[in-house]
Amino acid sequence: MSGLRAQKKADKNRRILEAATTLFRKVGYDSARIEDIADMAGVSVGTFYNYYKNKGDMLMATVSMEVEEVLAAGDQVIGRELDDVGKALSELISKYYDHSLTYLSKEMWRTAMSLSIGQPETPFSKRYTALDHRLSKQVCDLFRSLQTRGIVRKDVDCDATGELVFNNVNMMFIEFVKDEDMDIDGLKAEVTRQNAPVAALMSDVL
Amino acid sequence: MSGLRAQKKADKNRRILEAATTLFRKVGYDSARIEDIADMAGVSVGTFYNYYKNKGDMLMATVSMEVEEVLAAGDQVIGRELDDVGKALSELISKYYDHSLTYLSKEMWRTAMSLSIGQPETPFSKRYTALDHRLSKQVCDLFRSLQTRGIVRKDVDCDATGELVFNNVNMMFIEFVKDEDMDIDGLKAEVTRQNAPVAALMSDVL
DNA sequence: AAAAAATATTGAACGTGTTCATTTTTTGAG
DNA sequence: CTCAAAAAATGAACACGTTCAATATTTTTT
Repeated sequence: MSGLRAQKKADKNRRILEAATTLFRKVGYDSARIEDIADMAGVSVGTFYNYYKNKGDMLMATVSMEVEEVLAAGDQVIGRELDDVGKALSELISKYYDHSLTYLSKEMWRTAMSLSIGQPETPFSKRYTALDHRLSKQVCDLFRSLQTRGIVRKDVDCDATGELVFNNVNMMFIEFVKDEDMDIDGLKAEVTRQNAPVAALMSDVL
Repeated sequence: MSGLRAQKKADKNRRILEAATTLFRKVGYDSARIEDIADMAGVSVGTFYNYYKNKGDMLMATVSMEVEEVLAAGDQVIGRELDDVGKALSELISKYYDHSLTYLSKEMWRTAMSLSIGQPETPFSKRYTALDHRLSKQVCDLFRSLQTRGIVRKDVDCDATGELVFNNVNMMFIEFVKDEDMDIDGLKAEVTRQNAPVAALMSDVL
C-alpha cells in the first residue's frame, strides 16, 4: 500500500494546524508553546518542525485562510454594480474590515504582520504579501468597473489610485490592530473620511 | 559628590547605545547578541537590561534619531513654496526616502517596524508611532500650504488627503524594506505614479 | 566616620524556539 | 517474506533573550 505514508502525513498536517489555531486563539500566540502544540497534535516537537518551518509559518497558515475568505467577500461587492464611488468603496472596505476578526484576534494579526515584515523571505510571508496584492488589485478592479460604467472620470488612472487607496486601507488596519481600544466602526469612519476627497474628485465629470 | 552616580549612568547609557548601533550595523540586528553589546560597552548583561527594557527598545532608539532628522529635512521642503502639487509632493517624499538608509539598513528597518507592530505597548514603539504621525502631519501641512497659495482646490480636505497619501508613502516604504532587490529610485517612481492622479485632481480649479 | 538605606551591577539560571544525530517506520525490489 | 534504502519521527541539546537573588557601590543619616 503506497498511500499510507501520504495519508499519515496529511493527517498530521491537519492535526498540527488544528492544534495550533486552537491554542493561538485560546492562550494567544506568544503563550502557545511549540511543545504544547505538538502535544495536542500528538506528535513530537521535531515532527512539528518537519511540517512547518517555524512558529510564524504556523500562524501564517491561519491568516491565509482568513484573507482568502475576505477576497471572496470582496468579489461579491464588485458584482453589485453600485453607482457611487464613495459608497462602493465603503462597501468593499467594510467587507474587508468586518471579516478581519472572524478567525484572528488583534494580537494574532499583529504577530502575523510583524512576521511578514520581519522575515519577508519566509514562504508564508510571501504568500501573505501575494494575498495583499490581490486585495489591492480588487480595489483597482472596483475603480475600473466604475469607470467603465461612467461613474469615475475617464482620465483617472484606476490602478494608481486603487493602489493608493488600498495602501491606506492596509496602513489603517495596522493602526487598528496596534490599538486595542479602537473598534471597527471607528476604523471605518476614519478611512471613509480619508477616502472622501479622492472619491469626490474621481467622480467629477470634467 | 552627588553627581557621581548620574554621571556614570549617562556614560554607560551612551556606551551601550554606541555599542548596540555599531553592532547592529556591522553584523545585523539578529546576529548582534546582548552579551556582545554588553561586552563592547564594558558592562554586564544585567546592566544592559537596567538601561533598556529589551533588545527592541535599543533599536528603536536608533530609529528615533533617524526619523527626527527626516522630519527636519521635510520642513525645509515645505518652506520652499513650490508651485506644483506633484512636484512638491515628490520633493518631500524624496527627502524622506533619501534619508531613510543613512543610519539604518533595510534589515534594521524591518526589525523596527516589525517590533513596532508586534509590541505596540513598548515605550519606544509608542515613540515610533508618534514620529509617524508627525510625518503624516507634515504631508497635511504641505497640502494646506499649497491650498492657501491657491495651488490646491479650495474644496479639498487637506488633512484627509494628506493622511491618505502619507499612509501610501509609508506602506510603500514597508514594501521597499521587505524587498532587498528594490532600490530607492524604483520606490520613488512607484509612489510618484500612485500620487499622480490625486495630485492632478487636487490641482483642478473647479 | 560609621552605619544604614538606596541604588546599581552582576552573571548564573531559566524559558522557549530551533536543530540534528539517532532511531523507527515505510517502501519496494529480489 | 526479507531486507536494504528512503523517509519520517524523535527528544535531548543548543542558542539566545530575559530575569532575579546576591553582591557591590554610592548616598544619606546620625
